[in-house]
Amino acid sequence: MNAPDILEDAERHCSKTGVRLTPLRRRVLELVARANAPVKAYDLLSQIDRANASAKPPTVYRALDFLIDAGLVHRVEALNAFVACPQAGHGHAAVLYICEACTKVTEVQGARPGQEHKPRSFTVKRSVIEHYGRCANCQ
Amino acid sequence: MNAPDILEDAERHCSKTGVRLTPLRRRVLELVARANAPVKAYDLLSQIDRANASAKPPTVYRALDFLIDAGLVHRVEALNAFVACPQAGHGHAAVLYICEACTKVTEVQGARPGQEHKPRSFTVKRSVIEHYGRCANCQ
DNA sequence: TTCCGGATGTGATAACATAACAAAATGCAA
DNA sequence: TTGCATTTTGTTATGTTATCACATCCGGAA
Ligand SMILES: [Zn+2]
Ligand SMILES: [Zn+2]
Ligand SMILES: [Zn+2]
Ligand SMILES: [Zn+2]
Repeated sequence: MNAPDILEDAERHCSKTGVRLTPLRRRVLELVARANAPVKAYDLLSQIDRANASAKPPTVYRALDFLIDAGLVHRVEALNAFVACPQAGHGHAAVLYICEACTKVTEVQGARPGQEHKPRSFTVKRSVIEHYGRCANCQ
Repeated sequence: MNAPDILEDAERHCSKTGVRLTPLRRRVLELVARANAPVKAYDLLSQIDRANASAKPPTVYRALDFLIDAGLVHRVEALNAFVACPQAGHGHAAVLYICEACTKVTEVQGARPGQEHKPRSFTVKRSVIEHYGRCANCQ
C-alpha cells in the first residue's frame, strides 16, 4: 500500500473514531508511510527537524504513541522501528514478515497464531509476531 | 524448570556441541535462570559487579550473545530482557507467554505459528512470538 | 618457547526512550 | 467574548539499552 492511500485511510479512520490527527501526527505518519520499510524514531526526528527545528525526541515518540494507539502504525519490536499499517484500525493482531535482505515488510492480519499451544487459562491481551527471513524477491 | 536443572542441562548441551561454557558465561546463565522472570542486562551487570568489579556492559552483553547463540537463553524482544530456556538447544522456534501481572514466562516449543498465512515464497529464518496477557493465577 | 585465537577487561560513545514542567492551542460553556 | 479545562506541543534534562575499538589475558598447537 502506498503512502497517499495510507494517509487518506488514516484521515477517514480518525474522523470516524473521533481522534485528532494533528499536522504533526500526520507528518510523522506520512514519513513512516513513505519509508516503505521499518523506520527508526531518530531518523523520523531528523527528518521532522529539517522543517521544525523545535522537534526533540518526545515530539516523535509522542506522535508514534498516538499513531500506534490509533492503529495506524505498528512497532517492530526486534528492530526498534516502526511501520505504517496498511489497514487502519484493524486491531492489534498483526503478523509481520520482514525481509532481512531488502527490509520489505508484509503485514498479515486476522491470523491468531500460537493459540493452539496456549497454556491453559492464559488470557492473551497483545501479541508480538515477527517473522524474519527472505522475501520472494530475495531468495 | 528450576535453575540447577537448567545449569546441568546447559553443561550437557555445551559438552555435546563443543562450545565453551566459561565461568563468566555460567554465572550469567545462572543469574538468568534463578530470576525466574525476564531479567534486564543491566540488572545482571550489577549482580555480576558485586563479585567482579571489572564487569562492564560488554561483559554481560557478550555472555548473553553467547548464551542466545547456544540456545540457552531467549531474548524477550518487547521487554528488552532475557529468560533462560527450559530446554537447551531446541532451536529458535520458542513461543513465549508472558504474564503482565506476575511476570511469569511460559515457553512453548515446536509450534510453527503464523505459517498458514505466510506470503508466497517467504523463507522464515527466525521468528519472534511473544504473547502478553494474564496467566492462570492472575486472572 | 612462540605464536595464535578465543575470551575478557576497559574506556568511550552510540542508540533508544522517558520524566517533568512550561507554554501554546483548542474546544466549550457561561 | 471571555474564562476555563483539556489536549497538544515545546523544552531541558536524564535514564536506559547497546555497541565500538583497542588492550590484555590465557590455553593450546607448532
Ligand atoms: Zn496493521
Ligand atoms: Zn526481500
Ligand atoms: Zn527455548
Ligand atoms: Zn501471572
